[in-house]
Amino acid sequence: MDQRYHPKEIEEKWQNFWESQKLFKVTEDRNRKKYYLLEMFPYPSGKIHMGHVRNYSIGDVVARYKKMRGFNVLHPMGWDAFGMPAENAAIEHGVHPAKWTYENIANMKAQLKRMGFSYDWDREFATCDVSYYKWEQLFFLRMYEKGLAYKKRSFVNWCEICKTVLANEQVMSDGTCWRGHADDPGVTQKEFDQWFFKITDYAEELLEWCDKLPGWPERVLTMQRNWIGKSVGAEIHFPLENSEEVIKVFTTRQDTVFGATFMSLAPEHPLALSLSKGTSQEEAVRSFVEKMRRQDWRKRTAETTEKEGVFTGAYCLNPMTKARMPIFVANFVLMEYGTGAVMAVPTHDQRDFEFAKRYGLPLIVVVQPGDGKLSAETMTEAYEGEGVLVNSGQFNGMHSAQAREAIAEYLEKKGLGGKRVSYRLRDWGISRQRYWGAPIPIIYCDRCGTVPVPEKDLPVVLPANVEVTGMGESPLAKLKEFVETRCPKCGGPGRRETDTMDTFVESSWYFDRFACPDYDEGPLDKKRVDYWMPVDQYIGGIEHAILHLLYSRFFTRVLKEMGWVSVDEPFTNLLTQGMVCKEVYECPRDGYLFPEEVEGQGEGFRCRKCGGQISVGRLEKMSKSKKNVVDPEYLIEKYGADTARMFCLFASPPEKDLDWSDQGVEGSFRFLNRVWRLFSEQHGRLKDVKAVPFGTALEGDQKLLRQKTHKTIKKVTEDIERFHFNTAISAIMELVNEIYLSPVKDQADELSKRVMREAIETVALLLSPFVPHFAEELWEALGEKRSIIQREWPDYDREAVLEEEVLIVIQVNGKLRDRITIPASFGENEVKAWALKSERIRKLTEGKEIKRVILVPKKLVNIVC
RNA sequence: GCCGAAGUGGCGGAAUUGGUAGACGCGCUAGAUUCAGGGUCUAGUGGGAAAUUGCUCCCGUAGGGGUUCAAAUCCCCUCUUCGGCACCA
Repeated sequence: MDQRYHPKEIEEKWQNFWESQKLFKVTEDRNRKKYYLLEMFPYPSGKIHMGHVRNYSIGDVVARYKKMRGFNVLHPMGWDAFGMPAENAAIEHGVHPAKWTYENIANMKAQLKRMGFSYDWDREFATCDVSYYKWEQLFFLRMYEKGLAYKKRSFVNWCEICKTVLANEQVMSDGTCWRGHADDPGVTQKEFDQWFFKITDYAEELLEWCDKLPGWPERVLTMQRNWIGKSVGAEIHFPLENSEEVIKVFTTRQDTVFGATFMSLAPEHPLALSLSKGTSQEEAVRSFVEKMRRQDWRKRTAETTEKEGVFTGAYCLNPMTKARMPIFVANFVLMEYGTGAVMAVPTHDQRDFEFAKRYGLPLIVVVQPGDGKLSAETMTEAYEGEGVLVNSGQFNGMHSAQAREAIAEYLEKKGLGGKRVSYRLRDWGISRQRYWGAPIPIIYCDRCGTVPVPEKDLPVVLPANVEVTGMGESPLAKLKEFVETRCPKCGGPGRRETDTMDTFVESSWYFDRFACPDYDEGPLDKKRVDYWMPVDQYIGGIEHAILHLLYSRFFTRVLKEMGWVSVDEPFTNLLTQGMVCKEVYECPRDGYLFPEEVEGQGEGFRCRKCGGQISVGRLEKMSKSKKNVVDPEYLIEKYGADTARMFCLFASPPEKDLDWSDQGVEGSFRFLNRVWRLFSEQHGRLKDVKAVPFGTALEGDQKLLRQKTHKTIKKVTEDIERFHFNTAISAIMELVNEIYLSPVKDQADELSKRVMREAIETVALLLSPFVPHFAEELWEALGEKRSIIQREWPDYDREAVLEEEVLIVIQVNGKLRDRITIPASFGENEVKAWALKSERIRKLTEGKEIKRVILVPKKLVNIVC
């Protein structure tokens, strides 16, 4: 063993060893308990970042620990390889997306290997592999058959300069395109034919199962429940005047229906134009609808935007009061929610109130709050609370809640509507007018319409010979040999769908595919998938709390119905790790600065470019644009992968944000060096020594050291189980500190050496999930032949951790007054007697009546007087 | 506005069930390592008062109130920060 710790050499050595021995390769072993540990796979951007290092270090601790505990651990890694950055690289540098992607993968894979993660690399795949996405096309076809994939015209974000659809995330908060054009006119809404997945069919189920995921963080479940947004209410039919037709509305406040004095339609509502047709309002409505359509969506839907609208010229009737209600088109009504039409009750809805005031529409109070009397003439805002119904016919006197039930029942009975549930969740639009994605397997034929590609013709391979410019339509649409095809039904000329699928589709089932990545008779080998699924522990960033995690839950349900998988939920336990943050320096003139561009210290930071004063950097998530990233490559180079892993795990608990600290990294490195020195001093004399066996009777320092050793095993085991890696590491540090101070370290007798051997061996074993290369090297230095990962996790000796003496805290009236050390075997009365005998306590209680003595076994005595 | 999470030394954080607040690390201080620097080892380190030395006391977990023998932990109110949703009918 070298005198000094050289991380680079040993890390390379053990990485090669693990790889050559295939130590992390797993197969289905029905005699062993499986454990599926998964971290969210990365997008191959080219380099790993600290977020990856943290995420995968956390996962690796659990994977290695579970393996040592005897589980058959599946710990795979792959690549979320379709997506826009590849196309941007093509636009900017003229590299083909495929080339760019696969080169990045090779680079990042090498980096991950240098981190020493315990992946079964034989299961690796990239989602842009035809052998992967062809099965996704099969899923699409099966979903199409069941009506779960459908095409619909809808409004989407449109950038006039790029001539392409943008995802919501690609629209900046000021309503412009993310590419940042000069004179950007702003993103508008454009009607488009788009493919959708019918996730709304599963809204209720997805919501219900939120209560059956005890292994998920509550805040993620809350966000999902929020996103699904269930509302219980009623549908009410408002007959149109002089017509058989009705306008259907959804409301959660059917108790206020007697107060509905007008009707509001979304500008996109089909009745908006048709009702006004031929009336004097036709032109006004048309121009209003046009204006709304052109308007920036964000601005239109902001709460602060003033309510405005236009009369359609038509009326409907309140089904309860038969009152004549003018029908308006209003900017604040959303076509996507409910029915796209809202019954307006200005007295009990603030939006309707504002609208009514602006256009002089009537107000009728129908709910009276408990205290004062509301009056339509004097009210200055809507009363949205509950109360007792008035002006509501046979429902007068009922309380709101009661009235909602009664009115819903009444509507049902009269065929005017009834109880309904509405969700905020919308269907998942998966069409992307992009090249670098999985083609949607559909052919359009003038004669047969929309025709799915027959399964035997799959895959629809993404053609390689395209030119990606970023302008105009999807590059696929310009590729004749791709677009032009034969109709599978009639054999006539057909055109291929040129949209590709949203990349979230790939990440919705990759975890299933990891169970059988080589299977080529179908998407999933059920036997293997059933063995491994569900994922026992999933680890990733909170930013996927809704999107990826909700889509995956939806996809799992679909795949279950199709018989591909057997589980209801894909992820039993979820850990959402915090972000990696570092301080940012921002100069008022030169923007964000790299730390090298800042001089001075403390309050006196100055910009090197302009000399301007810089406010002390606040902590923000590491990002290139904020110039506060730390490159893992640099860390590995300077300190080694083990130090990088150690720091990420020690600096804060996994679910909290991690504040970067160069000194903290130094500290972790220092600790490893300290352990190294201990081993290099001890390993020679302890090499052929066997650890003391369980149950050995010891005295004095030997006993104390052994006790600490076993207490540490217990603590570290419990801490890893509950993911408190920072405290697990601190417990190991304590053990190391104790070893340094223990006289046993320098004693030459056989028993001392055996106690020492056990202590030191334990340090290596407990460290192994955290700093695996380092631990392997220590292990080898102790003369062990097998890899440390093949050794079972240590168990603690129940007798060794037993305390013979315990420290009892003595309180008087709840205040700490004395401490005594007494034999642990003392009974309740003995402990109390000793506590009262204490000199200090006697002084304090002198002349007072002792009212009560409370005893907490092995902890404290509280004397009340 | 609604929902959720959090607030503990100079800093990151610990305290698993209400029972010694501040483990461990960083930083800082002192001593040792027969120069300095670095490294290492040892000790100290919440604030304040007291102190002819260790057997002293008070305050202290964002702030205020409460429950309890006992509160960082439970309850109520207020403040701050972060996150999600937000004209959703």
